[in-house]
Amino acid sequence: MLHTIVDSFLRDALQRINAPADVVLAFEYPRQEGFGHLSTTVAMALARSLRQNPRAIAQSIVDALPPSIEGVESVSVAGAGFINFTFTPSAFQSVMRTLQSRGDELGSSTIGRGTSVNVEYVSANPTGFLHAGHGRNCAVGDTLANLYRWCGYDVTREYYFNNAGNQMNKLGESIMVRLLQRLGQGDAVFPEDGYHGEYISTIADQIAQTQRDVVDTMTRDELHAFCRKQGELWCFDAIRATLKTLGISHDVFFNEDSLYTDGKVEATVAALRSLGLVYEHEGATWLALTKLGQPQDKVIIKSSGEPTYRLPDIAYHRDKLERGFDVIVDIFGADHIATIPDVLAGVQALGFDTSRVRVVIHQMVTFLENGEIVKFSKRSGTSFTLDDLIDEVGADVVRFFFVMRAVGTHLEFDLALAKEEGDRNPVFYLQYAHARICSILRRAAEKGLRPAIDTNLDVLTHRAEIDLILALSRFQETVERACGNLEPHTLCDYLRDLAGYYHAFYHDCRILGEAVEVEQARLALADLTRVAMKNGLTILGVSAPEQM
RNA sequence: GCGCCCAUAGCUCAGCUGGAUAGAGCAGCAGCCUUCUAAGCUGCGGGUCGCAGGUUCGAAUCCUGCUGGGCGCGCCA
Repeated sequence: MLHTIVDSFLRDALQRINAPADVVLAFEYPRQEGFGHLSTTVAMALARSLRQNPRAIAQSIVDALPPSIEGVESVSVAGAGFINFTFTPSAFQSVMRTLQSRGDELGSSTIGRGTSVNVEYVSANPTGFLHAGHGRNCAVGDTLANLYRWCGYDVTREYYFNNAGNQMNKLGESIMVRLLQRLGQGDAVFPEDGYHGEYISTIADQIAQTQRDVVDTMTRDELHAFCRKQGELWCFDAIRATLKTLGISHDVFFNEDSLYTDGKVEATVAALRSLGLVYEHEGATWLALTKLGQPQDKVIIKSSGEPTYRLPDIAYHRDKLERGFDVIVDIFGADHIATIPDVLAGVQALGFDTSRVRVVIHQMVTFLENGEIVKFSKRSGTSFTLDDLIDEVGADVVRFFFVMRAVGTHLEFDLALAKEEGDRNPVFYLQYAHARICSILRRAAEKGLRPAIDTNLDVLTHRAEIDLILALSRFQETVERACGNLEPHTLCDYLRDLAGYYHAFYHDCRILGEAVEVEQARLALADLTRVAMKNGLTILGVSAPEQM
């Protein structure tokens, strides 16, 4: 945004000093005070190819610039060869004018226009409740999907599940045994590694109460299938309800089973076989991954005839690519890390460009309650569900805490901090900034004042005003970068900074009761900040309260 | 044994794809409300960027090797 003021002048200057045409004109925002508002490292980047001292190059670039550029207060060479620009207040005022013209779309981008993307996340099988640890996948996936949408991509949110596997059979069996016990037919033995949660009995009770007569006519096999189906429906209802609380809803629920009924699994095996990548060994069917540069071959169809997860996963990715998505994003926990290379190798062997597939692997989560690690496990009675977590800390905090750290690092979720409704909690810091702005706007409205986009901005010259406008000007590029790099946490950091600049502005620059021009201009700036905060929080799936 | 991830202030973490004196928040200390929300602002202290080499004008960032922690390595998903 700011760089557009000097961009073309710099390019001309580079041409004048005979710099290679392909040099990247990179900008950065100096953190340190005294280094201006914007700087470029292009002189350092040229040092090698020009075989010159970077400082000397920087000076010759500066010398090749026009003596004065509109909006630029000063240009200087500093450090190892930085070229630093300081802009005039009027440059910031015109930046603000541009930002205002974006209206409610502030922060959105068109870089993804015409590109379709499929984001697959959550994807837990319907065998029970989502547990607290699932929260990271939910929040990261949904925030990324939001980021893609804000960048103009055509986004499909997809949930991949399997209602026909081993685990589902155990779920059905667990429910069936509980049901038979209810009905006084207690001869059935509860499966060794069955599901022990209370919900199993709940589902069984429900069946006993409402479907008793149907159940009585069934064979054991029929009953098992019936219980499995009832369990699936019940669990999916529970999962959907949890997701809804977090503001998450998927466009497509893709059933792995459909890959079999549509013949897509078989077709995938055939295609791999025709490439000479499939062979039989000890009754099983193997995929020759070593021919694809992988460390070892893997079984894709067990000697029992059942495929392993690898095969449908390859068929699934092939299907997604064939559905025409330009970009496929998979959100996985670190425990799935080993499967990805196999799937990608298989898909690539089938002739697809795997650079279209982008995999986000997030590390595991540890929950801390006053310094102690909270243990939870899925099948024992001590399970800590995502619903429990939401009940304890609220949906906003859940969404924010799960995305506020880089996905590649282990996440420590401090429950005590999350529960605090005070200044230690980063979520409230952001929401408070938004609520504070809304409060001023309400007061202004009582006086008949409204933020206007055509108001005179000349009076905005205070340091705190300039800093705030500069921060606002970085909103869109922050969204683009968070999306492009698949790093949603950078948006959290940005909003923290933005809120900080607003609070400083609020502290230093009184709005209501000042001279009319000042009042109007500052009100417009506050309102612009409100839109940015609101949009940023919306992308994160966090509410932006107007009052706190 | 092998693969991937991580290691930065007392604690939790950023660090914009290699740049300036490595930054926030929290915790600690000291200030700021007769005026728009003090859930806020300002200031201070706090560092061998795990260790050892290498690459170059320049490394927390890239390469190699260690150390320590996490997740995986199945005819489970």
